[in-house]
Amino acid sequence: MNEQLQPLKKQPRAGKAGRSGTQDDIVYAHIFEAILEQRLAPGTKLSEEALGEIFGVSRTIIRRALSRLAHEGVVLLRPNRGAVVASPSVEEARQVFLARRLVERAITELAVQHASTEELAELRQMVNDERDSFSRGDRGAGIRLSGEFHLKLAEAAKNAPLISFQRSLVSQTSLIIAQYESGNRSHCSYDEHTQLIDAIEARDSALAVNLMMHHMDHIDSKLNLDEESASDDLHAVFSHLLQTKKPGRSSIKL
Amino acid sequence: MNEQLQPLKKQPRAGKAGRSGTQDDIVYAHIFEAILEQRLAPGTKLSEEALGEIFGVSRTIIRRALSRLAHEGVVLLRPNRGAVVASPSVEEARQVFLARRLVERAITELAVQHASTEELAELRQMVNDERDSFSRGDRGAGIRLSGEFHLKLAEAAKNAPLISFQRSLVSQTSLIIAQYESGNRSHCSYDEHTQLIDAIEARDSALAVNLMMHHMDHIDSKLNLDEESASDDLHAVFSHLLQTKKPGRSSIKL
DNA sequence: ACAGCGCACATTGTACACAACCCGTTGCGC
DNA sequence: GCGCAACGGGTTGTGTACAATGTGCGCTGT
Repeated sequence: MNEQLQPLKKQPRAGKAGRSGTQDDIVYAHIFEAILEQRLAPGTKLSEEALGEIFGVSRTIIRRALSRLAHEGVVLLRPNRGAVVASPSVEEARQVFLARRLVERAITELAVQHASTEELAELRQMVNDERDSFSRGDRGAGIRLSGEFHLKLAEAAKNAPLISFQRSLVSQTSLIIAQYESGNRSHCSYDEHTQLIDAIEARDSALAVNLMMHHMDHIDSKLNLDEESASDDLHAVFSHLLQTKKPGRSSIKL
Repeated sequence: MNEQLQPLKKQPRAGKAGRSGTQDDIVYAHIFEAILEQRLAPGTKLSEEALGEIFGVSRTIIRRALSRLAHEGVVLLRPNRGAVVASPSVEEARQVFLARRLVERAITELAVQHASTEELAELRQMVNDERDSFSRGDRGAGIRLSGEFHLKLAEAAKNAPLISFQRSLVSQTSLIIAQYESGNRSHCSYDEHTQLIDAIEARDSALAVNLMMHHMDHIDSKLNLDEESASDDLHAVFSHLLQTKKPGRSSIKL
């Protein structure tokens, strides 16, 4: 019960997600991965002390990592009440998807203009990895890699603010997929990713944007955002029982 | 030299920027304002200890505030070297403006759909404040209020991710304006803001978007982003001397 | 005199200790 | 029996001490 990774002090990279940054980057990346791969369920409490013990660092580091995660929207930071894995509501999911459509359209157009040959090759490699993960049955890694594909695309668009925003949107999208996906197995279909790369390489902006928009359609057609599937938001679960008054504490009509 | 604000412990709001949050919100807001109103020049070093002494809090709080500011792009956090006020390069400025066009278009369309009567009234009030500031000659406050107008518009669009992104973009835009503005006095012309509100209130999406795009044109037509006015980015200043190789350390050709 | 090295100071990074706060429980009073 | 209030455990918020890193100055040797 008291297990702990090796102190990861100067260890160049720990596991897979190791970046070449300082400790909080490592902690950040690990928690991030764990959430996106659904090893941490939405609503799970993220105790600072427990995490600190697990990673062998002090609460200071954990706190910074949680703060970054909160900025990206995958963690909810409740004052004096601790951090929990975010569980986006249906409405929040819709907002994220709306914003993503917007950003993906722009990124696609820019990528058509600016993507280099090396970047296109990297993108193809990522699609391969993604396909491997899914065929290996590693759903979590698949979701993550699919997200990283879209992030790499944003980098090819060569616009720093958009990259940063896209990182946040992709994170939240992955969380939403993990939470709301209906049983359907073909997730972020990698075929569409491949076609998209082809269109970008051919510098066909109209086609690329079209493909991307259809891709977006497919993604949220796979989600059941209409009926809430076992939400842990009590207000949402029992909303049909509540009187729809505006402010104040809502009360059940018996 | 050792002056210090009163400890601002439970003081409901300190000065003008006081939010109803905990201490770091206050510190954050003060530094934020100081930067946007150009009381802190780009490149200025932000020593943690000095700021802590000024605000009467420990470095912990300052550190969090700086972290937030760094996330929004108005502060640059160099590992082990401290924080400085960001000084966006011309290229960075262009990227911010590109992203903003994108976001403002979307926000305008959404605001046309969702803006409530109260919000429109608030927006009009903000334009009034802005006009007052400029007529009073308070350029800094004018820039800030103009930014807050665009932020309020984002809130009327009712999309959380867009609001957050817009906050970051507006901050950086204000910094860019403060840095690159050519002497021209009519800044974010409030007339255009008023017309924009009228169009939104009339629910005329096409007109509103048109006005917003022209507004964006006016903003960066007031900047001289072509000639770098004494940039302190050495790489930019000496770029014509550098060999344009991709990776590795660039070296001068003598 | 100038280049190179090394030390000392200043500043940031991290850990830890104490204080404040929230929540669940227990006990009392009605 | 029920509601309310005080208490206690546990978790987070903040301040501070120490360690690590970067920077600048002075020293020395050529």
